Amino acid sequence: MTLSLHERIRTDIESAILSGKLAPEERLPVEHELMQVYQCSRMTVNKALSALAAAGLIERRKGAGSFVGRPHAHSMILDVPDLSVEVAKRGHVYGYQLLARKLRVPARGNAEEELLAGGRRLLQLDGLHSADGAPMAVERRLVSLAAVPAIADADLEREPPGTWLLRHVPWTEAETRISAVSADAETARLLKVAAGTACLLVERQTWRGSERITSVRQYFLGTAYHLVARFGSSRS
Amino acid sequence: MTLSLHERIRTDIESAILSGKLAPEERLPVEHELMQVYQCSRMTVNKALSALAAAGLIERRKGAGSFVGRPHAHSMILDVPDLSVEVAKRGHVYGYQLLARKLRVPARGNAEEELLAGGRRLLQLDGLHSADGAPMAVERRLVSLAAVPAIADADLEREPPGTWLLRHVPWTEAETRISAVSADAETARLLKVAAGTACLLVERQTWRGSERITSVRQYFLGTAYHLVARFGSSRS
DNA sequence: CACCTTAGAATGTATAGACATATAGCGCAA
DNA sequence: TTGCGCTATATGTCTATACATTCTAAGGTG
Repeated sequence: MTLSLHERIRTDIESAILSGKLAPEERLPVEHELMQVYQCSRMTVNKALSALAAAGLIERRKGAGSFVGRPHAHSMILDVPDLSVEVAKRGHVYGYQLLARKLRVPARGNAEEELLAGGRRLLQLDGLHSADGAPMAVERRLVSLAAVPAIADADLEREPPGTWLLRHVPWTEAETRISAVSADAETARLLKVAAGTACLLVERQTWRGSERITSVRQYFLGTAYHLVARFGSSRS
Repeated sequence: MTLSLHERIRTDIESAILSGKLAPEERLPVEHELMQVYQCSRMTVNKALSALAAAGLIERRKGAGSFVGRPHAHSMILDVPDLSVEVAKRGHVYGYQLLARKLRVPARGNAEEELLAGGRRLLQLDGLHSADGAPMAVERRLVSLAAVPAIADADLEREPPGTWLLRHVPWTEAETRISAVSADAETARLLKVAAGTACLLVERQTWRGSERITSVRQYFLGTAYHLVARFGSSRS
């Protein structure tokens, strides 16, 4: 595979940074020097450096120069698969069961719920994900009726609300917190395991612009589920 | 904030996709049409579309056109901070203690260890990360001496091997598995918690090209640590 | 010596054109 | 009708240039 020139410049600098030959905060050669080195036009050098900046590897300051980024705060790509797809891919039969559906006002003093509600009501949806009939994850979701009025009429008995939302509601931003907790009595009962069993807790909030759409807490059986994140060129 | 022209083109198309106005697999206007619409040169349009392609929002095929990407195979950006930096940022004092250092051959029949060793020996490094003296994570790391001979002479008593590796060894690819487990007796003892306490298990493997460099298993106290992943424009 | 002005340096954005290369569809021939 | 080759199309890469914007440092002034 012959790399194009701007790709070659990009990877040269990239490996110099990753190998430590270029230390964090260190200044890179300026564009005109790289033009000399690679015998090319400034736009080509610029394309390579802009790509590195977009990837967060370097920081460019107008008038000042280009600098290697802060300590390798290497960010990776986290795949967040749709549960039903993921389960099917492993050859199991996916199931979803809606446990509770409540239309309610935000809890008093719960700032997060009040922000999500935006002065109106919330739809609370509790459900259970399973693979081949075995419980796999408990999910507690809150949806803002202010942002998604249509969900009040949606049929959520068979389709998980996450899938319904993905298909019907555009969103622009999301944040996921991943941690580990011991299952409380209620969660353990639903997952049919002993209380205190380790669960992977995934908490996600979703926005469209500055408007909050939904927040969800998912408790995964630690032994049945894991997340994978990648860095690098090997893309599936 | 006045956007530059290529940024405006980029965000226009981005929001058309996110809002569903442009459906997945749908074909985008070709570059010459966008030149007409925005009254600009092809390079400007190209810059906008290339950025969208790099972000995975669209797919471009030479000779065929540009197409909206597959259904959001929702990938998010996972921040993988250096532990010492993360702890310091929260105002605690970070500590690292090397518990064991063994030079050994890969376990017979353990394919992963044999791949990592590459016919030579492995360096096993067990350590404990702490914040303000309180145990926070146990780490078991294997380093390939074939890939990183220099680590045999490194002083790893005070500096975590992860930090040392980041500073001295170039790597190009990494994969992280995140799951939840109950602490076994040994891990619980080191973390000074009851056996069975929920821990966040982070397993990471690192490559340079096709050569394996290191693999590590970190058991984090569930209550003391979490990971955050983001999708969207809000960049820190 | 402290402060301000200014010139140069470096990146940001954009243009117009050129050639390369992969794709898809059309028309022709078997 | 089927299959093949050609061509128009669309993106990929690169050049050379121009002007805008922002930062740094040098030098002059009080």
